[in-house]
Amino acid sequence: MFTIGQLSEQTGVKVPTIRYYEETGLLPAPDRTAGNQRRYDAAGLERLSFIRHARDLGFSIDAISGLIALQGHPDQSCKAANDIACAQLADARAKIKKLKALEKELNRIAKGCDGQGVSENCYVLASLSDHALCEDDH
Amino acid sequence: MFTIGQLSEQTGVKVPTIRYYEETGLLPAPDRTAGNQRRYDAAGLERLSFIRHARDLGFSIDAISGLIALQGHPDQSCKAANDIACAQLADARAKIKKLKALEKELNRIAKGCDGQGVSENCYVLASLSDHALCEDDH
DNA sequence: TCTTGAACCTCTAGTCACTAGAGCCATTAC
DNA sequence: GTAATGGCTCTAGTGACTAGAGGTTCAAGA
Repeated sequence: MFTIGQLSEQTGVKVPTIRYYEETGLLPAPDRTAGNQRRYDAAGLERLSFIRHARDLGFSIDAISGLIALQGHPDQSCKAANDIACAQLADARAKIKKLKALEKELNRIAKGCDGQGVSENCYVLASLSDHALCEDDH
Repeated sequence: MFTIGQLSEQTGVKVPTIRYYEETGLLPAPDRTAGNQRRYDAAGLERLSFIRHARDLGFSIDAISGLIALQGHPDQSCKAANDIACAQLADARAKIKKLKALEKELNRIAKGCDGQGVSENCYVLASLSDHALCEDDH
């Protein structure tokens, strides 16, 4: 049995966050001691590790709830779980695409970020004032 | 003079968001009609366009406040504005890096996202349960 | 001039995924 | 027994908006 602090240490999820997950129903409420403190077992640890991992991969709490619900239904879970993961992948790709466009734009606007000298004329404020100076749409 | 709706249409910023920007001090409070409705001039339009553009590039409200404060001080503004933009660039690059790692991981976990058939064994839930199956740290 | 309907106003509360703090209680080691 | 550490609940705050209620103003047509 683990205390909430031990669970936190093992999973890397902060203590208030664990309580928050319980409050939202993502993590089942564990047993309590006579003194009302939470005590977790291996199943709790596994569940939290799952959540942690999925959050790291950018899944929303909602999506994780969906995945957890699927774990009890091995018959239909594969396709549904895959759909959720695919949606997540598409989301990540869209974000990368957008960020790359922004990186390009910022790289053009900001000078001297890589240790070179700063240019004489101040381009940053002018660029931000006038969208027409941009190379890409965004 | 523009109504808040016209300003919204011209800049692409939603009406409640414009009011929110005013509330937080990012956008100066404009004149009002006798009936208490906001009326904006060209300066207001320009300021909001600046904000919109900077938000599009991922600048935080705080950073934008900083940039706006600099616009009145052409002497020292260039270096400071550049610093803010460089920080933003570094931030964008860090996000891209992280997202690419996630993309790789998701691509490995999720199968058949690109229209191919779904694999027989359900890998998604297993992968999310067991971090040890991951190729990269994250 | 009157009426209608769209657009405007303020205010409160909700979103997401936590995070911070106050004030109190339980456990554990010495 | 006592002190340190860690746990408990509850409320409120974060950022950048978004939604909704309930009321007012404006501009155009009859």
